Amino acid sequence: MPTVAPQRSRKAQIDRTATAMFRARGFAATSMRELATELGLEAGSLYSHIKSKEEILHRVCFGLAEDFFAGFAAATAQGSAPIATQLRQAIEAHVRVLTRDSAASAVFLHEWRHLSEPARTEFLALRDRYEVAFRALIQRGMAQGELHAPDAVFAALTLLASLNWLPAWYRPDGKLTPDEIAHRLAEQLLSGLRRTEEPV
Amino acid sequence: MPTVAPQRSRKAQIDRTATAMFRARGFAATSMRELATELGLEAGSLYSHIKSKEEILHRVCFGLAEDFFAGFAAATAQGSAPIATQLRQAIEAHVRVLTRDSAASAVFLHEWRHLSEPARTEFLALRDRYEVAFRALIQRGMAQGELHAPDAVFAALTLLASLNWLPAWYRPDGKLTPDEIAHRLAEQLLSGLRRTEEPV
DNA sequence: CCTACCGATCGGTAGG
DNA sequence: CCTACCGATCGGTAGG
Repeated sequence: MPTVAPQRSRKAQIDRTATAMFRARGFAATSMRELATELGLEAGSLYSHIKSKEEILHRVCFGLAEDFFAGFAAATAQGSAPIATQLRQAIEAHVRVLTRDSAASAVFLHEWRHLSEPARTEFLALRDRYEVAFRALIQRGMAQGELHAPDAVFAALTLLASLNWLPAWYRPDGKLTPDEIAHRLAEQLLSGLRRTEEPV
Repeated sequence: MPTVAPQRSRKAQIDRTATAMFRARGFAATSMRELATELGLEAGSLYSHIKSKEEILHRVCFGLAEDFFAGFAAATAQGSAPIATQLRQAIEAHVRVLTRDSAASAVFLHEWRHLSEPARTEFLALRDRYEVAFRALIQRGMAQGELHAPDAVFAALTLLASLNWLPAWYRPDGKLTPDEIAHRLAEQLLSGLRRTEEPV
């Protein structure tokens, strides 16, 4: 019986370290030997805790997908609230997931392509569902006259693209808190760049 | 003496095929043997045309960087034009580079991390210079009252993030031409999503 | 969790 | 452009 309980399970520790390495070097360029060294053990020992390298990637990608869906559901639970408010809350929820673990987010965004079938197809279906949910919210806002956009599809794409760029530059020790970042991003995306009407 | 000249050099053919594979599977997960097979030759034969796998990546990444800078320079050559016009032209130029070769663009955007030093650092410096150029344009527009944004840094980040998402969904055989896409993206980014003022 | 190891595959080269 | 090959490294397993 250990006198001090480990702060988190060995498995969770492997996931966490692997995620950081997948983010920095990419999934394919990260070897199980490097991962083991980083954790202070031998390569073979990893396999008493995990089944395969891809299993780690699978857990990270699908775990984050769950987080994104949960955030969106909470943000839009008050269906009677103004759409702009729901959209703002959905943006904030998305940013919160991205900033809570930006390494896992970067893996979610870029390394899913190394999932083998059928996981890869399942993952893309989830990602698509999420995108559709955002688009539907924007379309509802347009129908009610609260939002306007030349094209709802484009609006959803640019919105998510802008948010998903965050893990590329976010630093947990930066000047801005996640909530401040979320607020500024929402402000930027909702108001656009142009001050006055200009001819097209 | 061949009776029919090759349409492009073997080297350019290697670059092109490798770029498509780097995009689909990632640089590290693409083997020189698969590349050779795709080209209908043996792995060793590649090395009469190229020096190394990384050399291909280097050419793609730095070649595209040049294209982006050239496009931006042309778009902002008329320094006396309204900033909003220059910005719109810079957006269009950026989109034109992205759509002309979306495979190379995707590699430029995501695979540069596999460059070894010092190329990697040089590349990041170039990317940063480009970002700064966009930001400076936006700041100039704000100073002259043509543009408004809560934060010029955020504005530049969301702008480029939205544009750079394009290679992820652009299809050359889609309904929209590159110029139409550029126009809609510019419209979306300049005008924002909100119709009426709402309380913050 | 380690030691010792498996077969497979990697990027690249020599010599023709 | 091919044949034949190099040393290195890969993900993973057996047995303890």
